Amino acid sequence: MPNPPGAPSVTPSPTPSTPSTTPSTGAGRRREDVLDALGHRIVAGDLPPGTVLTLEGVDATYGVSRSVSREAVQVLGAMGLVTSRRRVGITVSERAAWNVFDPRLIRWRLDGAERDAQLRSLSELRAGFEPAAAALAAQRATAEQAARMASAVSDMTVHARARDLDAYLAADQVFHTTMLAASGNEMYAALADVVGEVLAGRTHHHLMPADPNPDAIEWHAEVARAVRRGEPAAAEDAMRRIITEAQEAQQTLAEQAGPGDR
Amino acid sequence: MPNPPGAPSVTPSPTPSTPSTTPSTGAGRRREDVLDALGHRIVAGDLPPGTVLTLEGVDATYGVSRSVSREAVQVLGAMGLVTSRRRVGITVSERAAWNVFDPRLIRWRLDGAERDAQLRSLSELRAGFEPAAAALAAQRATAEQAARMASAVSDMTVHARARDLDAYLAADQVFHTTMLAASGNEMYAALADVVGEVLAGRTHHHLMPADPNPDAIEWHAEVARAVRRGEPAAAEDAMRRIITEAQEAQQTLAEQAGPGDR
DNA sequence: CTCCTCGCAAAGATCAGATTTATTCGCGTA
DNA sequence: TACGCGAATAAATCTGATCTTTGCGAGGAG
Repeated sequence: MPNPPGAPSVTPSPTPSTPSTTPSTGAGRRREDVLDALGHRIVAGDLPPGTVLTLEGVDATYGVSRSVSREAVQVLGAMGLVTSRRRVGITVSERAAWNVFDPRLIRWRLDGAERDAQLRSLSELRAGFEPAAAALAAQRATAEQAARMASAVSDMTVHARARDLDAYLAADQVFHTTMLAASGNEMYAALADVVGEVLAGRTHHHLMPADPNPDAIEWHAEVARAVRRGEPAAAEDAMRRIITEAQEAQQTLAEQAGPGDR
Repeated sequence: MPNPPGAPSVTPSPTPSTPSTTPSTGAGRRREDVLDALGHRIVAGDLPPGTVLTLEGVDATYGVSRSVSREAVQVLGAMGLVTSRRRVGITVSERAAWNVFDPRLIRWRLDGAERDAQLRSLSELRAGFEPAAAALAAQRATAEQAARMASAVSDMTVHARARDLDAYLAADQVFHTTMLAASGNEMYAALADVVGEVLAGRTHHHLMPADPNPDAIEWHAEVARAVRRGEPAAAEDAMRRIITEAQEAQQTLAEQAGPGDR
């Protein structure tokens, strides 16, 4: 009986629950909206691990059909944020099960209260792998990549002199992104966004001196030179110095700003 | 030719491509099946970047309903493997857009022809971050974690003496997994599976001497000691030696096995 | 002949309802 | 107390319809 005889399908309420919260979206973005909303809530701890939802609850909450909530939950499942079982519902997973390298998850955490903790994690991660990536880049960079790195250093010098921190940041990001791409390892290359976030976070949190340390710029230049000449050890050393300097400068400024800064 | 025009939905073959791999499951795994199948095909290059599919084609190919294929495509999209646009269809993305840290993607690549390349990538990655993780572990490991690492080293010694490579591998994995967890950084911890795969790949590819190098074991012990005593520099150095040794042993054995080994 | 606008159609996005299937939980029986 | 058995529940799947974009071509203006 796929055809209900007497019921003429009145289409009760076309816009039931989206009176004010959907002003600008308006387009076919429902799934993305639900996904973002659920992701943010889980990451923020609003839905702590162990919380159980039901699909019915989700689509009631967000006023969407089951297809939409289902697909959103599906993606959350793929990121390890939830698991769903029959007769139980959708359970928020322990943090250990999360795919912490998923760019979307990283963005959610950077958006929320976890921002500082996430930046610390990313920063530590970067400290670990970037020297190694520099060494690889020195062995594998193309001439174009080496040139682009040198050019980025040049930009950094100019913008530092002008005290234009935003432009400096942009050049810095180009430098690191190019270096990671030049490493020839797709996985290092994929971490470019991570490094970009760390650099951006440092600048926007004012954990960066108004006058960028000339030594730091010189070390960037050293990395670029080492990459061009194909000297892995030199590139790795200089990159390590860059990171050490960044950590120390950051710590100094954090202490100056206030010990109880949180 | 993903578009057979004249063939409507006749429900062609109930066992299209997974006749043997789903013997016990047999239930509620259609989406996972389609996802795996598509993922493998994309990763294997059977569906190269730029290929355009349609949802209709997908569910016709795998004999499932739109919901299922839709959700599978959704997850693929979340991993960056495909993008879908109206009026166009589902386009396989360039490799640069892939989330190469997604465990599922890593598994697909390890399953296919990319296995060696993927192992090389992972190996380089590991070489980069594991010394840094060891240094962090030396600062943050709990007594239990340090003890577990020491215990794993002890197991490694025993199994090496017995020339039981599988048991040796298991102990090795416990050692590294514990160390990464002890680093206190969730992102390093999340890479435990990656390291596990690298170690397993080395063993199963016979890139590991039948008699594990006693020096390597001693360096593991050194890491464990340094972690227990809280000596980051010592832990980092020893870990770096472990990795260097592994790379050299691997290269030596690969050359012995055959220079043209691919 | 070129360029721009408008409309059609293709394909995903969303919705709504039904059906299937696997679990869990409670209850009755041995 | 233990062991099944059945009912209820919630996800998984299927189905068919409708909505919304958007690529592309037809047709008109310059």
